[in-house]
Amino acid sequence: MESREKIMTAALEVFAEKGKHGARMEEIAKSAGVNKAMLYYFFSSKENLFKEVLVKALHGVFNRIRRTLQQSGLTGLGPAESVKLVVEKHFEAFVQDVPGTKIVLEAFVHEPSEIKRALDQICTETTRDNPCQLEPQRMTEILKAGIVQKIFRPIDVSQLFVSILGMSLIYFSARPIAQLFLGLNAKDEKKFLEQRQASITDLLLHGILEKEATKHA
Amino acid sequence: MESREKIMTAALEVFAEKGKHGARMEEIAKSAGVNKAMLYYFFSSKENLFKEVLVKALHGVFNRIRRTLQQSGLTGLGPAESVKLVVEKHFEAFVQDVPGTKIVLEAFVHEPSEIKRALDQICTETTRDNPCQLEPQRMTEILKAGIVQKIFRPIDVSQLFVSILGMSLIYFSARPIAQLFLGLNAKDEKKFLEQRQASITDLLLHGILEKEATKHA
DNA sequence: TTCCGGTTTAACCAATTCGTCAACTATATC
DNA sequence: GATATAGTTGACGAATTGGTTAAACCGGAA
Repeated sequence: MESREKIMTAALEVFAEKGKHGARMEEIAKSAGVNKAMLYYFFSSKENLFKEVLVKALHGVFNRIRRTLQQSGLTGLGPAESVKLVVEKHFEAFVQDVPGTKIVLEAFVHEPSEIKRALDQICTETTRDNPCQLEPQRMTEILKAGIVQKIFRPIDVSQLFVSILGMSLIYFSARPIAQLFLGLNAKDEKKFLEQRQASITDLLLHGILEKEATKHA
Repeated sequence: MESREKIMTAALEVFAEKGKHGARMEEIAKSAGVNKAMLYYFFSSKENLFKEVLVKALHGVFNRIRRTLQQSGLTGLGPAESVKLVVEKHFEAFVQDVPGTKIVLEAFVHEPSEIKRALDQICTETTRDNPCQLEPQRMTEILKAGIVQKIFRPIDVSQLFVSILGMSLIYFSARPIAQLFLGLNAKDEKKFLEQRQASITDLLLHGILEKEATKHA
């Protein structure tokens, strides 16, 4: 692997664990197996390195969500099945890059302006086959459609979106402490993740489906 | 107000905004309107100051939850009403100290061992009229009871607890960026909070109640 | 008044840590 | 083989910042 990449992945890990300010350039260098000066050779400053890592992480999630959704196509699915699929894919996209998601989450709190910039950048880079479908939109569209069709109860879709995000992202905040209290191994964790995902979609669907509607698949 | 208190509240604010490592002792001092040396006079080190702030914040939430719940008593309420009340009170307890909640959340991620220590401490200090009712327990008890009574569907209560926490806490992670994008004023924010709370309990109750059960109040 | 403990401050110290640089290596190109 | 370019390094510079200290302040007790 190229040095630049090695640095990026090491930085991702260290920033995720220690936070932007808690991370030490020296530690990133050591963890990447390169000299500290290399970080400055490629990224010129800590600030810059962090921004690149953050942008890459954000890009990553959005791309994974988009790819995975368009390859498992929503066409033909009813609102309930669509929502289930979309929510699951979101969650999976987060899980596929745990440190990346953590960094994004932290940036939400401490670096909102960076997030905004990165989001704008992602929108700008948008090509014609991806007309800036900033994923939130897609999910709320589906929810609204379901409501119009009387399959979902009339709910506040914005708030619901926040709830879905919350249920999904809490895993990343609570992970270290859960690890400490429960000491999960890799297998336990995989099982926990499956339960988490199932629990989210279960609560969600039962929570939004009209009572007389057909049960979901 | 005493200097010590002034420092604590200033530290709470600064730690919440900048994070443990992003915070500067000088800034805390200035914000508290005291000389930097005072911080060391009272707290001896940054590490220590942070720990005290963290422990106080944790104590705060737990106390608020406990107090508010025992004064609005659960006796006589059915499972549905109980859950609603308990969840609402949790949320309110979080909202009543936004910076405190943020610090706790950050500590969950970056300082799990501190959280554990603080939690143990809280349990130890427990008196006889508060037999270490670490709030999670209480909520899961109610949920289990509801399931036994066939009022709630048979769901994974641990996962559900995590979901409730997630839906409630996401507000604190997303707040800065929402602020940036939407620019909410105090009134907007109050309204948003009410909607948030309503949305949580709405999804939750519809999500866990057995279909044939009586609707909640 | 004097003394004394707790409080407060400005100036200072020391360590951490971000960042730089000049020199060295490796690889490719002519 | 000479030369240029990209990558790499250890040692160093310098700023930030956590932490210290000695002296001053101040209210109350003797």
